[in-house]
Amino acid sequence: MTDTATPGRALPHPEREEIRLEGVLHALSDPMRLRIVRELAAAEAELACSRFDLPVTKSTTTHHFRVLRESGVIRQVYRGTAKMNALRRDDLDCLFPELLDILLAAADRQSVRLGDRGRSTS
Amino acid sequence: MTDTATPGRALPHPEREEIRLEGVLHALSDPMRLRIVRELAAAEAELACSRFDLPVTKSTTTHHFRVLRESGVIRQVYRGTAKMNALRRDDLDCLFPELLDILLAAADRQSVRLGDRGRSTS
DNA sequence: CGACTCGTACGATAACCCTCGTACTACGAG
DNA sequence: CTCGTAGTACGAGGGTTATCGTACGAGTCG
Repeated sequence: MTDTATPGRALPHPEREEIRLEGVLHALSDPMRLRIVRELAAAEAELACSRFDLPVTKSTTTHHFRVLRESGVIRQVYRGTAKMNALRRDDLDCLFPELLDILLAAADRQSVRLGDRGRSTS
Repeated sequence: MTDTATPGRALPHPEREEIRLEGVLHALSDPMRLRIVRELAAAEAELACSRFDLPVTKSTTTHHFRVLRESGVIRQVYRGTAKMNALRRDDLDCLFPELLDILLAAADRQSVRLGDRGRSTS
């Protein structure tokens, strides 16, 4: 089925049943990771790590993406030399209905409230 | 207004506008603190610290309650020798509509899913 | 007053987390 | 094959956190 992913370089993801609320909350409690998730949600598509312009080094970026993946928030897959990232909306919505949307709305709201110029209403 | 609180022993709380989403998520990402908040929500009333039967020492309990207070999740006030704890529902609902309820529902759901015997449906 | 309960303060310890830099691997283009 | 780009691995530094134990303070009750 249109397998453009590179085989033999699979990344470990938690199964849906293994995703823990505490882990998700911890993952989202870091400003950098919350920002990543918000951009991902706004894009409504897969994004390569390199598409994010974060104020940290590549190493740190890798670290944050791994935390998000290991907590079950995003799914990562290699596509050529790029690593594509997507929110695990289906899994999260199934486990914790509405949580993701409410969380994103809360983050948007806070951005507006704090005059967070740049990425408030996208 | 029926001031039963002990004066001269006020505790520092963040103002509503100072509450940060990241801080709230971080506070709730600890199992012990999530448990406290769930019990508090289920009680729908103020509860003294001593009403919680947590598997940690008193020192650690004090620590967790302080984290919850400083992140803006709960409000604490002295009443005689007891310290009463209440969720800051009004503030949280105002800042992040529905978030608290969805979060509590997610926690309940996970408890049921994991067969968390003891305090699932109260 | 004296004893008791509730909670705090402080210090210690071990674990964790965010960040970085450097060296490295994997893939694609020429 | 060589080079460039995307991302990883590893290790270290510096800060924060969760936990404890012991000693202490603040009220309440007898």
